Amino acid sequence: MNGPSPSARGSRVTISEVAEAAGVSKASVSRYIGGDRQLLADATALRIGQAIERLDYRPNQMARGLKRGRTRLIGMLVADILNPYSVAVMHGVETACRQHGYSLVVCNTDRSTEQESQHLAALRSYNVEGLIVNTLGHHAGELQSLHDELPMVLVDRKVEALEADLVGLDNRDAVRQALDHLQQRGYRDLLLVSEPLDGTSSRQERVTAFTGEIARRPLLQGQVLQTGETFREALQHFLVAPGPGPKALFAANGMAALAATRQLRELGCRLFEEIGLIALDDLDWYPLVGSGITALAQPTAEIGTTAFECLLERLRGDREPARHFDFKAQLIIRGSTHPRG
Amino acid sequence: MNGPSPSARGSRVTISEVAEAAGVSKASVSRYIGGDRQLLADATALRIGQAIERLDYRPNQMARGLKRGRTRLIGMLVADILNPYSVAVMHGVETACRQHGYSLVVCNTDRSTEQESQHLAALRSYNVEGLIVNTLGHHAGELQSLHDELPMVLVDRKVEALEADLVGLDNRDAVRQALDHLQQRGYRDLLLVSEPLDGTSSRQERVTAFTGEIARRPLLQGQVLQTGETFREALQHFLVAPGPGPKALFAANGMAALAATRQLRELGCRLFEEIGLIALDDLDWYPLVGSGITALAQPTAEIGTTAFECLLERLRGDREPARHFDFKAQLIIRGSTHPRG
DNA sequence: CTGTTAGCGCGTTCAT
DNA sequence: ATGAACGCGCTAACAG
Repeated sequence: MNGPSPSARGSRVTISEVAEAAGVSKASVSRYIGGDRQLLADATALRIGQAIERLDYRPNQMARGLKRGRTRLIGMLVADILNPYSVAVMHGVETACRQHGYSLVVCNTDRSTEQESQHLAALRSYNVEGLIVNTLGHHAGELQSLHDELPMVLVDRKVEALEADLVGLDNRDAVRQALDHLQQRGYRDLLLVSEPLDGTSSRQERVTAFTGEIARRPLLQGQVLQTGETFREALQHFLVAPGPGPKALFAANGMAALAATRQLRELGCRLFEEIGLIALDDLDWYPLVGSGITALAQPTAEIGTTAFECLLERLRGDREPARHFDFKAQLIIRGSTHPRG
Repeated sequence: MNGPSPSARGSRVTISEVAEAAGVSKASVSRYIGGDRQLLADATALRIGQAIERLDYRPNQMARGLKRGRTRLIGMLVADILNPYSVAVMHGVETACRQHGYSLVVCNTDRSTEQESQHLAALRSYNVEGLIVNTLGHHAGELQSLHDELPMVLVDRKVEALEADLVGLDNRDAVRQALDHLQQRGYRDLLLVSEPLDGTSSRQERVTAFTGEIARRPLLQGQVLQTGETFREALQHFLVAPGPGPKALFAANGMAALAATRQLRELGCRLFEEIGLIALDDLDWYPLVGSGITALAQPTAEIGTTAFECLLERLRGDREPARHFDFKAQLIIRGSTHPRG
């Protein structure tokens, strides 16, 4: 049946045992697993291969990394793993990682500054080869010092004073698409709903683009609201206040869409007859709410893949100045922005 | 020749440099960072501490792991990272990990047998100390051989012929709660909607418990449907067929709830006036759909935490026979099961 | 209390 | 084409 019952608890097969079993030196085995198989005589290569098979030998990545400086490990710092956007991007990253032989260490900071710091220390201690960061980056100092040691790419959020590659959404374009659509559908009185403006660059960019566009469009009137304590009453105020025409909400991301829809329901609105809604991100439940929520989908898988590939190029020696990848959002029309006016 | 200019690209501060800077031997520094600080003279400890601070030294976990056999790394195998349940559990696991100084390597198999195998190999090569598995486990062999080497705990799903700790839901109890509630609310004609029965133990258990309970309750009639190709028309058939009384759907998990609700909408049902719905898992959008979806919430955070702590005990030498942790679901009543009949 | 020595598992010169 | 020897960064055993 099985060969020499391999790997008792704790003791795993090492390169030396393989070498001995194959009657060669460790160096030859090392060459075999390192891809220099062409430098070996066919006969020896064969014997090594068989020995590896028989002993079920698996090279110890830690030891390899120690010597070569390559751990094949990528770290990812996520601000909020319960945010579907983050998970979707992470999914893309993970897939790309695996396809290239890398593994992913995911660290969730839960929006906590302290945890971010703790995780950064851990990632560094594990010699991750590169870092994908989707965080507020309140530890600009630590991040910067880490960026001196290894490649880093930011996802969705810039980090102040950190000159790194960035993969995210073309927020300006997304906001324009949203306003174009709302305007064309006859909405006139708009409310942008955002999560708290805590410095997250993408949130800020969306708000800035929104107010900028509103100022540029005489037909439209717009204001900005943040979710949180006072959100409910501010929203109610918006709903009853007189305005230039039909009202609509613009949720700046999936979490805001959730909060906004919840409040609308609790305030007794019929979704979405009295008020329109368009939301950034496209979550799987959007079609199910009321007449369906119109969305601006982010290409999350592509964002994740791009982030990893960007990192990969840096790992391969690319020293160009920091690049930005701005993906376009895709409008998906549902019932929440039915024609008005 | 040059002073230890800290951390140039690629070269990190090592224990030797610290030792030299502090004027002591590597061993002393090792003792310092290893927690044997009490064995050091106050004076030397102080100097070492200062040198570490000044050079910004971080011990290399890979090297430590290589020597001590402890990597402080936990691996987690997830079947579908886009499933909110998995992410929620993972969140719990990650939190527990961090609190105990471990880091988490997450591997998503995307329900692919091949990827599962690939990831297992990777995890092993990184010397993870333990494994948390939430997969179909079609590679029972590889899993078994890995389990011989390191502790392992299953989450939500059993793996055939694998004697390991299991943390999950009391499916029998959950189904009973659901049927009690539906029955009490006047529903009589029930349809369990499950993702395809591909061997996932929790799915099978819910189905078995359902049919068992139905057989035991003369008032109720029930059948089982799997999502997929034929789901839509089978559902329609159920909706129009004559039955013993008011009809209700029982979604066996969040994904099934999504599929079921979607189809109900597309079939033109008014949610949830003509038909009731109760769903296992409690997703954040349940309150927003129709009159709100009644849920049986799983304590996902607790499940994740328990899984890790279970692993931790094994790591600390616990050799007891495999244990099972069955958590109870919690009923959260919303509009989708308003009183009928 | 502290330094010296000897590896952990592996990759990489050098030789041959 | 292959092997011997050394070292990666660190801990552990044994001196002193």
